[in-house]
Amino acid sequence: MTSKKKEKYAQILDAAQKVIAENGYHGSQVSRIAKEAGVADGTIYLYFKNKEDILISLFQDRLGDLVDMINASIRETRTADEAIRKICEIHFTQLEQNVDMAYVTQIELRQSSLDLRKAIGLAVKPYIELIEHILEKGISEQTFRPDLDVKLTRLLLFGAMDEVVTSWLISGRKYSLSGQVDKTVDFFLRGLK
Amino acid sequence: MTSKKKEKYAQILDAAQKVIAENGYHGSQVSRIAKEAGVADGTIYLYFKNKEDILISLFQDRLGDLVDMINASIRETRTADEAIRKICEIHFTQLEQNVDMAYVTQIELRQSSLDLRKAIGLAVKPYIELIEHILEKGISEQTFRPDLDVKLTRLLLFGAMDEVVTSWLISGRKYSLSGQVDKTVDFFLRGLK
Amino acid sequence: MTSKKKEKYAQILDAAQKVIAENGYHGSQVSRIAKEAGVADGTIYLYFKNKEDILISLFQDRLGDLVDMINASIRETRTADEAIRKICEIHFTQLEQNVDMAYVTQIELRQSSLDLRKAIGLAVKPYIELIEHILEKGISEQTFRPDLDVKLTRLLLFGAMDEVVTSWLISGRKYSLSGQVDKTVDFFLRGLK
Amino acid sequence: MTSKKKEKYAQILDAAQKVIAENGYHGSQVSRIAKEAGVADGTIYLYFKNKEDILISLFQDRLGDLVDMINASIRETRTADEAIRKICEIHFTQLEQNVDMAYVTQIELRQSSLDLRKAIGLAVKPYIELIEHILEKGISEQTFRPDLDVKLTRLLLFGAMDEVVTSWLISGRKYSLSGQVDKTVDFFLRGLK
DNA sequence: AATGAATGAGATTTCATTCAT
DNA sequence: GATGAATGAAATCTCATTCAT
Repeated sequence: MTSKKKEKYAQILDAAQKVIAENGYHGSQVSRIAKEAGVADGTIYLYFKNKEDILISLFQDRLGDLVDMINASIRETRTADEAIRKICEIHFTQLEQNVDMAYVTQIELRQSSLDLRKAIGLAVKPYIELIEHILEKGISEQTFRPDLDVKLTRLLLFGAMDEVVTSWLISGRKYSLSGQVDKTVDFFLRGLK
Repeated sequence: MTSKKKEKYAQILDAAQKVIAENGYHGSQVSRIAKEAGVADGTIYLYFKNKEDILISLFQDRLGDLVDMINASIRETRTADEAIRKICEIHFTQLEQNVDMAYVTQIELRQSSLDLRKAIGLAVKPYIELIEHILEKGISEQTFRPDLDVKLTRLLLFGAMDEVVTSWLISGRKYSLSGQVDKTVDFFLRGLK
Repeated sequence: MTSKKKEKYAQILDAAQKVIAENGYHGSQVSRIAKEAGVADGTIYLYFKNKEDILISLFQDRLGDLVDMINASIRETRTADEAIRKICEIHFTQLEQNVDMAYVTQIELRQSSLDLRKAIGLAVKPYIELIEHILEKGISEQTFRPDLDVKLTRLLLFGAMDEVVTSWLISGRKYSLSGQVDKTVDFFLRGLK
Repeated sequence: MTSKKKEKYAQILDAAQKVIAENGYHGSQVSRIAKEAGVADGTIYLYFKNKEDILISLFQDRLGDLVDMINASIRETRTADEAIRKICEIHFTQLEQNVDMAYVTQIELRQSSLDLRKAIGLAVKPYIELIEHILEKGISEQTFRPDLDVKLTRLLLFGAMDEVVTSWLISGRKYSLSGQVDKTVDFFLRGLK
């Protein structure tokens, strides 16, 4: 992709996120996204295979950014404890700072067809594996219990954080999401040791 | 509702669960549910307000059974530790024994419209509150940490268990779900203390 | 099909023929046909699988009527000569008397997708075989040449008649189609002897 | 048109024939033809007014070649009988030797819009008139019946040959098309005398 | 109470054609 | 002369719900 192409690609994804955040998943027609992006309906199909492809790409792109950010941040940590804290901190902080993105990825995109949800599941995998990696590190460093089942525990951590974010959104964001980091991490670390 | 009414009501819910389990959320037309239930399309609307009402009722009914079962079981426990274990045990065991129900409530019904998801959220609330109740009991009995944030922690527990079940289903149920109880409860109890 | 069903079925086919005759193949949207038939768009799909199914059914129905009529008429003939004459006579007369039908089956329906044209080809087969049957009869009665290739000749007859009808329609029906019967049959019978 | 222009013009027509033969009428987008011809989409419009113009030109070009060939060949014949034979012989032989062209002109191009079919009708006219010319010659030479209706008969001959070719293609070319010449001409000549 | 035939709104996607470069 | 990215109109079909019987 040339830089010009990339620009329009990103432009359409941004438009999709905005439209979905404003109108909900079922109120987000391709024509609406096209209008918001300032392109013709047909142009969408020069950049995406179909509507589903827009949504998958949107999820992958946003989650990819999150994972990149976490990865970068983790490199600067020394201990697995710190890494776990970083993960939760960035997870909660980023979604708190990007409410549109949070709303779209946590709520709207989940009410999609099974195929789309499977694709979303695949996009989540690298994140889950990132958590697993930290768990293994913690075990080998003897920070975490040696009897931890990393495959199970990664799900416990991800599921717990995911539910907290969703609940925060549904409640109407009446409290600080990043304010939950300490207590959440505290719970996690106790469970890991 | 007369007993005869109740019967047909349950009959339609059972049909809905079967049809959704077999054909997925989007392949589950009202007419198909009617056919499976052995009634005419129009009859459905004598028992339910609309399609959404069937699905909400289905979710409420199934989850209600689960909560009832947990409540009954908890009454026989002495400590909060035991209660937490019972919750996870029944949660995992019941869904493992009712794959259709698990599949429908964990996977299919979640790809529904926002309104429906909100209603489902409401149906989950009693369960979440049940967990909260146990947590409070544990704190007052000085089994759990006094600094626990029960509102947050109930989400952590529910989200973690929920993710484990979903992941087990998506993976193709290649391992025992009830086999995860010990490790999951272990993780929880450490976090709670 | 009950009689009531049959009625609406025929009603839709009649509407389809009228709409196609008036607006051409590409101007004949399902919604237009539904409107002309006085039913809702969706009702069409209670009687036909899809749009193509309407068109195939229309062709089959009309051609079926023609073949039925010819079959009935042939039973009253003694010789193969007479039968050939009857075929041509009914073919030309019927299409002359039902210009809408002629226009739709000769011109409009032929500009359809390959699948539809294949289905139309199948519908024509009984007619072609009817001609073949007469040819065989003529040969066995020693009215026609014994060296006739019936598989080839049936095509020659059908193709010739078909072209005459199409040409008559495209010319704007400036002359009598039934007026071509004698000369056409004359040509055929000489070729057959 | 300069020679260079002519070249690209022919190049696009060849590409069109190939693409239609391979993908069918409805699978033949302008962009596909452009790609096959090795030019940009826009370039097509420097040589043809629109898509229809390509198809009409294609049909005219191919049929023109056939008529030219027949005309040249007829000049070498003495009698109208011989000429009729030549017409049928070249018609069948050429299409048998150029299956792509046969397929495109007999099957694919006929499922086109009415305007296109009318233009195709015009392209066929010189061929029909060529047949008419031979018929008149035969009558004036007293080889053919003086009571022949040449306007009608030319249609009978063309329609008959056309149907034979189409049927041969649809049947999957399981027999020799040129092998039908003798029997076809035999039928024609008897009818003409 | 039960039926089931009829309704009708609503959105994705394709592709011929244009025009700035 | 050549390019190819962008345009935007247009139609099938599904399915929740109703209501006359």
